[in-house]
Amino acid sequence: MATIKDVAREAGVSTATVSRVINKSPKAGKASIEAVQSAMKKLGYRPNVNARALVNKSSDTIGVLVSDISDPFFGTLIKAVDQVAREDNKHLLIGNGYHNADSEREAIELLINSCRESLIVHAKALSSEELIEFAKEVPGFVLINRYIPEIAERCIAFDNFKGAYMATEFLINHGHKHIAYINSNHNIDDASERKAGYLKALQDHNLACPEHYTVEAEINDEGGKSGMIELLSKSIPITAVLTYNDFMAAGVLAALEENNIAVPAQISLVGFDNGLISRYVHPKLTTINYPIEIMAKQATRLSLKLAQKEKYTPETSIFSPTLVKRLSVSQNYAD
Amino acid sequence: MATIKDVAREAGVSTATVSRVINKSPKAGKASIEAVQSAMKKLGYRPNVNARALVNKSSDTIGVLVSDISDPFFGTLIKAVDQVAREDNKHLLIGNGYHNADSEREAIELLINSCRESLIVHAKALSSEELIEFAKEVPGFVLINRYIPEIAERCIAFDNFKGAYMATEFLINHGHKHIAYINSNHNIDDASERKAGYLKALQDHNLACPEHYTVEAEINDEGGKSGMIELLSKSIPITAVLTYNDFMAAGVLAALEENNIAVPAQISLVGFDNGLISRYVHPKLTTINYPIEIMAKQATRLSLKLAQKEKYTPETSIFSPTLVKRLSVSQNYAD
DNA sequence: CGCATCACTGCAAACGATTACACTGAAGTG
DNA sequence: CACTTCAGTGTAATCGTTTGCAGTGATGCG
Repeated sequence: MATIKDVAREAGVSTATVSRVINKSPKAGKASIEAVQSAMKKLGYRPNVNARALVNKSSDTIGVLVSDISDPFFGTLIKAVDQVAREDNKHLLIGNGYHNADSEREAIELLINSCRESLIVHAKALSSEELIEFAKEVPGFVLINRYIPEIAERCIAFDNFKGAYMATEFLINHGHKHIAYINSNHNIDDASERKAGYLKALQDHNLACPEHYTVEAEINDEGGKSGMIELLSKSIPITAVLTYNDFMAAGVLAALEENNIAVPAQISLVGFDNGLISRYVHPKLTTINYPIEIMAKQATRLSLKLAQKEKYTPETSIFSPTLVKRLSVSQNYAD
Repeated sequence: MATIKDVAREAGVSTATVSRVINKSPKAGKASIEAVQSAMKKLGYRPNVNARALVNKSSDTIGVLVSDISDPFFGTLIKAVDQVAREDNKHLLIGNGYHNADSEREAIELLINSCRESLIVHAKALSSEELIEFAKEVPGFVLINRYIPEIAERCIAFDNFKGAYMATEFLINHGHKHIAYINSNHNIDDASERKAGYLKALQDHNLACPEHYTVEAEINDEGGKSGMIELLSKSIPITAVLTYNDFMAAGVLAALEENNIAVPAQISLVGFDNGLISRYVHPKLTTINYPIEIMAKQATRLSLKLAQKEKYTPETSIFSPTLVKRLSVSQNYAD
């Protein structure tokens, strides 16, 4: 592999001049520029990023931690980060948290080692304390989809409470009085916030909210299916169901179809996230939009600014849900 | 940021000893190990990856180029790469090709600069010549989902022809005689290979294959929808449709539903890829499985081996399709 | 002509690690 | 006791860049 020295020798100049040509320094003379450029081409020279990063004390990567890259939710997140990052000529180092604290910690450690400046972190399993420690260490550490008061200025989060509240209220406004909620069985903030939103909506509308109307399950379609089956088994007179996310809603649809219960005619359903599949299930799913794309872009800009020690307070740091009306909810005339 | 020198000073040893402790060299004495470790902890020391990579002439990253990370197909690919990579304590640098040659080239250049050893590349737009050049330059350059004879040993590919052939034959065996194909409008090998497989199956079963039974469209649900509408408009007596991928099949389903044409009762449908959404559409989609996960793992192992200049010929380099039978195909008794 | 200015250029010291080599003192051996 | 051996250590060179500083020779100006 050709180094800068080889290029210098080939072009008959010093390494300093080569470096100046590479970095388009105005101090480079015209003749040298040409000599160096043809030498570079001839030798197929590529600057060594490590050497460069070593002296510049900055790499051109930005780290992203997600829970599971194969989930299109995170795919969308990463793509959005990439779009902002490429404006700064940075590229992405990816870590996978696999939904557990040890993997999250390990991945963050690795990412910090490699890119000390910018880090976009989606961590649900790790404790706030640990995350605060990391944030102290890395200037461009930004948390996405999580709010920790102590490092509020580093958080880009989503109003889960409001989302669940909106979804539930939407069902109530359609005449539903017996609304079940299939929650995530992960012990994370999102789950408790969404459940709180659901309960508050019921309460604000003077509806009963028995504890057994809420069940917990895995956050995938299997979980949704088993959650729905659990609800059906309990013989609860529900006319509507809210799920923790769209995948679970898809599972609910499968369970209902197997039991010949029509959606939305007999049971209405609202998902959460407005993920890729919500448009493809049948009937198309009414759901809560999670503006992950703009959130991720915001988080990236914030991280980039923080990394340069610039003060930068984004306009919004807590994003709001919106309702996406599709075909899985209908008016309830039952009682 | 603490450096190895700071640690050395704190621990009262030389940098060489610190380095030996970090790298678990057997030459490190017990007393120094302890002193160094507590010094590292005290200072919050993190080795500088760039300095390390510079002297070791190897980074701990492996580059992956995909077309679009937000597509779960690529999400699955990346996750599989990650799973193999983490066994080698490597992590992933991601590039986005955005389905066009310039972006692909740019992304590959960037990735090569950052990780000269291992690269898993999914490039559809770039010419074979360019890819061959890149392959010459980077020992661990592996192409996935593409076969170029000149660098066959660096390719992990899929038998598209066979996939389309199988799908078409499956429909023929179900009594279908008028089968349309909605192809990708991208001018890439996959599209022509799949079309060839489709045509060959028709021919082998002595069925007519009029040119207007094939239409081309964008490779998303919108494309599928417009392709299906185009077919319907032509008043062709089709009883079955094959699409280039599952997203397009979803679009076909939407078009058919809007026109009150039942699937599979009136028209049977086969997708391609066995992607995430194929299980969620209604009816569940019969499709061709693309074993991207094992392929990606294979590609990663190959790349890792090649990077170490080891000779390594994977057992399989052309992977085969399998048929996934779900509910979108039925027997045709029409004629 | 003498001198300042100027556009370029090269030398050499960083950056933060790894590691060959030389060295130390203690233990083992005859 | 004199010697080898050996575990453990430190010195210093190295990796491939960038960049402050000190030139250099050409040009402009009075």
